[in-house]
Amino acid sequence: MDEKLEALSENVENAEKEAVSKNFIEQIIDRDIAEGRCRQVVTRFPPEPNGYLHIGHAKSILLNCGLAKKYGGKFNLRFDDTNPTKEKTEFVESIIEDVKWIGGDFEDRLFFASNYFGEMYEGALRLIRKGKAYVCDLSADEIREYRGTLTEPGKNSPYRERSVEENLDLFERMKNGEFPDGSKVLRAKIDMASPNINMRDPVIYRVARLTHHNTGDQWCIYPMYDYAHPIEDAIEGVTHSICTLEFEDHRPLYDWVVRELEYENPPKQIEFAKQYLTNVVTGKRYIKKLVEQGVVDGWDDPRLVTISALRRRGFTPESIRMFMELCGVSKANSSADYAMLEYCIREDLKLKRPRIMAVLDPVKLVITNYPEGKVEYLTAQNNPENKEMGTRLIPFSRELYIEREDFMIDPPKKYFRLYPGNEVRLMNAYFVKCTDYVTDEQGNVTEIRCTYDPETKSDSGFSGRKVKGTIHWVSALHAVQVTARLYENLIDEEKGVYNEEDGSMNLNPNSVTVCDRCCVEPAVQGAKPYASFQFLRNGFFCVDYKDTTDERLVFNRIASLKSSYKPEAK
RNA sequence: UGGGCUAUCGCCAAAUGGUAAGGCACUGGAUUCUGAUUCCAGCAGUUCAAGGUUCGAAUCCUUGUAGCCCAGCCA
Repeated sequence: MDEKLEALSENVENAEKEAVSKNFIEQIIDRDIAEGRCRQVVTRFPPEPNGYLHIGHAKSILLNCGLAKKYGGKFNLRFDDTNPTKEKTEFVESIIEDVKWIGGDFEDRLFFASNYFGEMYEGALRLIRKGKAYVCDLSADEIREYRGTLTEPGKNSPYRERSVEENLDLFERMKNGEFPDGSKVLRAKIDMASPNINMRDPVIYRVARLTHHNTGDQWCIYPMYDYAHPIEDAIEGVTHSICTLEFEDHRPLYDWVVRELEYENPPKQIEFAKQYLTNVVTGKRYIKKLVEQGVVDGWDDPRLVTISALRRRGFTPESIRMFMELCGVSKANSSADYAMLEYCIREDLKLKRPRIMAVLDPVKLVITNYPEGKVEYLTAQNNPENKEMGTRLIPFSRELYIEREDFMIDPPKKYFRLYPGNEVRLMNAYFVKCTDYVTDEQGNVTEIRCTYDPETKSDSGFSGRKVKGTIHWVSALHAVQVTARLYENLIDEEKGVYNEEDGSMNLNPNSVTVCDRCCVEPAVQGAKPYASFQFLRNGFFCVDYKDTTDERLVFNRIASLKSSYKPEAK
């Protein structure tokens, strides 16, 4: 009794601790709420539509969305599309799809920074009138020279002291297209001697005649990120603008813009460390190279960690959310083991997916004392750990396929599977004892012969003797032929992702193994793209949407099952 | 060599001056019709280092060390 009470109070304590253990961003928000700086939390995910989202973006989406949910606030999806050179509508579509899939619920709040160009232009005018911005005629090269270096201060631009009137006139003419691309910029007038290079009169508007995916040819001047972003946040009433660590140095400029433009309830920028995964390629340039070289079959190749690739491989949004939850949020650069992600997907699929038998590398097994031509339908649980998933019937007959690995002529110690003279259980069926085997001229096993014991039928209550091994099988006559691909890391884990000498990638030449003779029990028939299963003893597999045809199912292995079996020397 | 940031187990990560949570990985062992799952046990004599303050330091101070980011009219 005392023990129980103790355990109970311990549980309560733990629950409390868990509730108290908040990440550093939640602690900041708590303080902002307690001190009255914030009424309702508003966050946003602000991608530039210039590529596909990957697992790192998933962290940001889930963090922002999760925070809004936790505090009863709002979460926006906003495209940060202020630089038309790199942006495409194609990407806005794929990003929306990925954000929704991963569970980033922005409801009806889909925004575009480009819709705020007018307000940004007005803001620039205000800055000019306040004497806080000026038009500069220096070339890009000259601006760089004037900027100074990390250790030396910069010099003032000769155009820095232009009058408000002249600046107003020039800026309007920039907008009207009177000056060629790159000939003039608008700069914030801050401090050319600042130790923070971002504060050395940063460029806030450039002239560029580009067709924008959203605004077309309406504008020929475009605002820069540092100027635009705080305005976007302020317009949307974002309270906590969460970004990655490399923007820490930009925060003073973010605050400067918000202050000079006199926004009430100014948004606050908070930086966190990116989510890295060990030995995984996330760089756009590198993925592009892999696609171009044909190493992978697209941005959604199952070995990649773009969101579309994870989806194709068979990861679920739940598993990715669990992974992010497990990783936590901090300001320390770190890199999570892929094993953690695998743990999450196994955990998620364990009780949710049917467990069926599939033989990846088949070898024939003949039951010599089983009548020829007889077919028996055996009952199996679809998921023994989740009875609600019901049962199915599996055909059993004289000729079966079993896994080549599950038979050895001359096995080492502690090999529990089939070998001459040994008896094992055929899962969901009978005990079977190896009596003989046939090999070809090269010595490869082509057929295994066994006898079965009808008394040992599964669920018959037989307890006469025990057997060490249980193996899976498929009736030869009824087998569905499919293709299964087994993946290893794309990267050679010994060497790490990048080759330091030439910047190339250290690829693992065996990152994919194709089993094209894979035999599965009839239950797979009719499986649709993205459907997934546990193939007993082999792992979780998902129907590939790209390569599956009406004639043939193609499966990708999502993750293997853990195994403590180590083949040992005799 | 200017500025900003970070450092707690193999990998993540808590701890907010009160005596190092948790998860992944790993290692035993039990149960098992999946060598899976589940269960149980183990896994930081000390928090980058060295000094100091304190009854008490991962937390405060001092001095170092290491790593990451910044010199786009990219985001």
